[in-house]
Amino acid sequence: MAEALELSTTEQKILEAAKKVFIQKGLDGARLDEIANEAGINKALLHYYFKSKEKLFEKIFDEMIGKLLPDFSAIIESQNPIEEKIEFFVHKYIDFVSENPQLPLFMVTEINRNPQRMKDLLGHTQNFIILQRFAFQMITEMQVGRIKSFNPLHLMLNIMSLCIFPIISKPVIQAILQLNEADLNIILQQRKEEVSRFIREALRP
Amino acid sequence: MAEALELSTTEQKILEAAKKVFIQKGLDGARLDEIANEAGINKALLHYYFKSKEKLFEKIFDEMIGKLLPDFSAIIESQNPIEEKIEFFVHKYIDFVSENPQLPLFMVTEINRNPQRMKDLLGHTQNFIILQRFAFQMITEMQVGRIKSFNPLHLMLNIMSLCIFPIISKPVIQAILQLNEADLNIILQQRKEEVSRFIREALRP
DNA sequence: GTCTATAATTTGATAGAC
DNA sequence: GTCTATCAAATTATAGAC
Repeated sequence: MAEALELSTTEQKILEAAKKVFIQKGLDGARLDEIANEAGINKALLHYYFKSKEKLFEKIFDEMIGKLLPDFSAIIESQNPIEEKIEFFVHKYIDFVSENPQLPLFMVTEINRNPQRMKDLLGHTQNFIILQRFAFQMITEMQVGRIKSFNPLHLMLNIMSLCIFPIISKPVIQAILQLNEADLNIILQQRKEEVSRFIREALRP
Repeated sequence: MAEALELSTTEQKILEAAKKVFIQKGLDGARLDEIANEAGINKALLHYYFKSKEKLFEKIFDEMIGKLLPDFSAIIESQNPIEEKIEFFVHKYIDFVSENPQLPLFMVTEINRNPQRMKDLLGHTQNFIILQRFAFQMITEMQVGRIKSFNPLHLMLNIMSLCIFPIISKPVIQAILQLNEADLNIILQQRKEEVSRFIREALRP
């Protein structure tokens, strides 16, 4: 309980270092030496706290997976019209991925490389139910004609795509457009408004 | 010249095997043993044809980068209205990434891990110019009021995002929605129409 | 708990026969 | 060109002192 507040135990330092290195280099690319240095300790201690590289990775992976899945619950409970809910979500989610730009690509890559790892975690949780409730809200608003009708699943995929993909492909965009990182970040911040408006226009009846 | 037609030279077999393994496991995760087995030869031959793992990887990487960048030239030359051009592009590009579902994630991951690799290839090529011409066409159509005004850069990012991201995150979607691969593929094929319509609705004046 | 030293294993690369 | 055998380097994992 109190553990969560003690931020500089050796275990915490290792976890932070491992998070940094794994997210940046992936499971295969990460080196235990680098993690140990980053944590200011030595390799042997990694094995003392976590049995193996694989075990340490799983710890990080499990911790991260919860953070990436958007928290729809807040917007679902509110009584605002669906366009406002979506706009709120877009702002919140783009802010989140902008602050953790490497996280989506890390998760998608590692899940792709080992899908089983995720199935164990997500199977039969409440995520599916929350998504269904959000979809149901959309359908209701479509039926009363407040927004244009779309397949709710695809609409949700569209929203997530618009928020996440440009962050994932930052280095590609940067190379093609030949921009420095600061300028590119400004453009990606503009997306909060641009994406909101794009979706709003698509949904207008 | 005739080389391109000889499909089962050892060199070709190696390249195909390397392509398969690198795209699936990345530079760090790929093993020369696996590539050699896949090609039906042995490790030593890999070094005979390509000096090192790195060199072999670069060969694959350079070959793939060209394929992923969309060929805008065809649509740019045509005289159709912009909505039709975009719709044509969406269909073509979703078809392409559906047939090569692992390619976008591979490229984005590797570029992220080593941005320099791409800069050398893309710097000062014609990609930038073609993109500018496409943007210019959009602006023209916006000015005459045929489509709603958007920032052309963001509009292009939106289109690419909608086409690519759901393919990239297939395993994630599959886990959350608990679908088998066949059903998910059907959904992803539907996107050709769904995405086209979504963009069309957003752009309607 | 933390370290140094070292073992064990993996894996990219090379030597040399055919 | 292709193979077997082997090396050398990198990297994960462990033993044992403090």
